[in-house]
Parts: sequence; structure tokens; C-alpha cells
Amino acid sequence: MLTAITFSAKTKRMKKSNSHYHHGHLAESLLDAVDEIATQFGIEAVTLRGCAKRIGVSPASAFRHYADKRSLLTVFATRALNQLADSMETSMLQAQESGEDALQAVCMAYVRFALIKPAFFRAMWREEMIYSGDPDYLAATQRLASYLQEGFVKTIADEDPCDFSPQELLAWSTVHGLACLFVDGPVAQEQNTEEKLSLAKTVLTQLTPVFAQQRS
Amino acid sequence: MLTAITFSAKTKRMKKSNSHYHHGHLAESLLDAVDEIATQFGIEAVTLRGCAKRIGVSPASAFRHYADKRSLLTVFATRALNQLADSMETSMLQAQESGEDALQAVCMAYVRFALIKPAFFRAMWREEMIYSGDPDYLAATQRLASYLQEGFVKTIADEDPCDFSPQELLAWSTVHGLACLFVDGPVAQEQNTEEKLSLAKTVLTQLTPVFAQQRS
DNA sequence: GATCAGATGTTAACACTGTTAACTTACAAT
DNA sequence: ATTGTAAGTTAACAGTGTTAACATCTGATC
Repeated sequence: MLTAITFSAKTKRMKKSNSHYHHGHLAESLLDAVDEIATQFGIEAVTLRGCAKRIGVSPASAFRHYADKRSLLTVFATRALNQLADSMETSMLQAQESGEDALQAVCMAYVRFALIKPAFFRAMWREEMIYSGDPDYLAATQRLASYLQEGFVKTIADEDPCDFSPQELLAWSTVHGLACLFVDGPVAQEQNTEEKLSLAKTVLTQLTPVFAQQRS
Repeated sequence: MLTAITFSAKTKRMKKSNSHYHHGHLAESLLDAVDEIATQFGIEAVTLRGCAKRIGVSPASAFRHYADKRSLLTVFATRALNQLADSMETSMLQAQESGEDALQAVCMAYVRFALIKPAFFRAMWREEMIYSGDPDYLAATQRLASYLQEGFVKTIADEDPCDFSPQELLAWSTVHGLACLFVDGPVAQEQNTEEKLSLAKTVLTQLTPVFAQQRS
């Protein structure tokens, strides 16, 4: 009886002004759901039905906002890329204020993000799970690259932002390789985040002589 | 009628000495099927049922040889790792014979493998798709690392083969980052394999001054 | 303010996936 | 020859992405 009452009340509310039929922010909420599930259980555990259930919405509703699962993951990867770029920007500005090495700071921010949010970092580069030709995705990768290019002299061959000088590519490769090996590889597995970061710093410091002659 | 005849003949053959009931090399054949499907359609397209169908065997038969899909992919990743290690070894020996830079040769072999067999390279490091704690898998990664460690002075802290000196880690990171950015990233996408390889060589050459002081 | 189109959600179904249990066949050692 | 075991089959299970057909809400228009 009590359940019947609450149910009728619920039904009444449903049909009144406070109806929940339309969620309102489903596209964003789905991204948040991917966020949470990926953080807790990894990217491979992300499921459209699981995301929908978490939000309290039917499985098919996702397709009103995303063409398919891959599109959702593409937007998620783009979001993650921009989060990484944000923290790189912050680190860069902080370093510039305090007169530290900006390039080093940006590189460390890259590795730190991968260590703190491994599922996000993986999602960014999972070519077969996203539409890597998506304009927004590509723009986000370029933004990321632009922070790594800061501090390098711009050469003539460097005017296309898609293109990288050997020095820039060395920086990106090293930092990206470190992040990948820490996250998915067999390197320093028994060490904690702080130890990995100081190891990363040691590795990156070796590059300073290479970059010294090329800095602006 | 004709179909009936051929069918009965088939049935007869089945029941005679030439029975195909037992495949014989199913474990290996499944690996080959993963190989082919991954090469053609990518790792994400690899399916137990698809592999079984390609071999002409029932879907469930795979579970007599592998505990689950992840186990199969773990063995496949291990196999891929050893293929990469093989080609690194070959390149190293060739360089040593002709008096070239062995480390450079090993690094280039690493990148070349990733470019030629991207699906294999991806499978090696897909943490969430394999059992990365598997002993054989770990042994294969160590073998791989050992070729990158060749040519470096062994320090005291270096006696544990699991551990890497900063120089060794720099080499691995750079080469791994290059490979990943080429395969899954937005770097040099419009360029062909040869161009990418020469770009890789340019990047790696920058490291020689760093390593010069530390070589054996 | 009622009407009506379009955006947004639901339900029910589809084919496909990994996985298991129960059964069958072939081989190999006694 | 018998028989136990390894290696295959079939049939089912729950869970996945995706779609079509339907329902509901919102907001612009008369």
C-alpha cells in the first residue's frame, strides 16, 4: 500500500511540471559517466548501456546525441586532451612567473597528467576506439603540441603548426614515451607516482644540453 | 541430388581416417588468426568467434586452449614482442658487423617495426586487453629492454635487469614515444613510411651527444 | 492560449559478443 | 579391446551496440 502511494505520487510528479522525461544535459552527463566509469574501471569497461544506466536513462537515448559509441569516445578523448593542455598551460605560466624552465615544466605536466589520470591518457590515443580525423580532436592535439613548441625557435620550416622541428619532436617523443611506458609499460611498476615523477625529471634533464643551443 | 551426394561423401570422409574432428594445432592456429585479422582490420576487430570461424572450428573450442580472450591476446602480445626483439637483435648484429652505431640501429628497428606492423605494436602495450603480469609477457618485455641496454655502461644500480639507468630510459622513451606518435598520434600522418623513418633518424641523431659520454 | 513541428526520450527488437555446461569424438595407454 | 582423457561440438546464457517505431515534452506560431 505504501509503495502504491509513493508510486502514484511519483507518477503524478512525472506528469506534472517537474517531469524528468527530458534530461536536459544528456550529452554532457554521458561524458561525465564515461569519465567516472573510465576512472574506476578503465576505458575498456566503458559501455553505452552502463553510462545510460548510471544517468538513469534508457540505452538508446545516447544515440540522439552521439552517432555511435566511437563518437562519444572521440568527444571524451578531445575533452581529456584539453584538460591535459590546460594543465600544461598552467604549469607553463607558473614557471614563467617564477623564472623556471618553462619547457621542463610543460613536459613534467604531461607526464604527471598521465600518471594521475591514466584512463584519460589512454583514451586520448586509442586510435581504433575514436575517430582520429575529427576536427575538434585534431584541434585539441594541435593545442597540446603548441605548448610543447613554446620556447623553441621558430624556423622557416616550422610555420605550419602541424609540422614539428626535430627538437620539438624529440621533446614530445620523450615525454610521450615516458608517459606511455609508465602507464602501459613495464617500467617502474613498483614505484609510486612521486618516484616516477622524479625519475621522469632525471630523464628529461638529460635533454637540456640538446635544447640549450636551440632555445629562443 | 548432387548436393546430397557430396554431403554424404563429406560425412563419410569425416567418419573415416581423415577425420578433421581434431584440429591438432588449434592453439597456434588461433594466434595466426589473430595475426591476420589484426593486420587486416585492427586489434579491436579481433573476435574469438571470428578467429574460430576463420579456422573452421566452433567458437567454444578456443576455451580448451586459452582461459579467455584476454589470455589469447596476452600470448599474441608476447609473440609480437618477441618478433620485435628478434628484428632488433638482427639489426644490432648487422650494425656490429659493419661497424655502425648499434644503439641507433636497434632504435630504428623499434620504430620500423611499429610502422610496418602497427596492429602488433598496439597489441603489445594494450594494458587493459592483456594480462600484463603474465610471466612470459614480462620476460618478453625484458628481452626487448635488454637490447636497448646493450651499448650502455653497466653501473652498480644497473644490475637488476628490471631497472634502467636514466640514459637507457631516455633511449627507450624516445623511441617508444616516436613509435606511438607515428602509429596512434597526429604526427607526420601524411608522410609515408620512408619519410617517417628518416624523420625518426633525425630525431634520434640529436641524442648522440647525450649518449656519447656514457657509451661502453 | 491552443496547435503543431521537432527535439528528446522510451520500448522492443536485432545481430553479435564472450563464456559456460553438457555432450561427443578421437587418441593413446593399459 | 577397454577405457580415460584430451580436444572438439552444440546449445544456451547474459551483455553489447544499434535501429525502428512510438511517446512525450518544448517552444514557436497563429
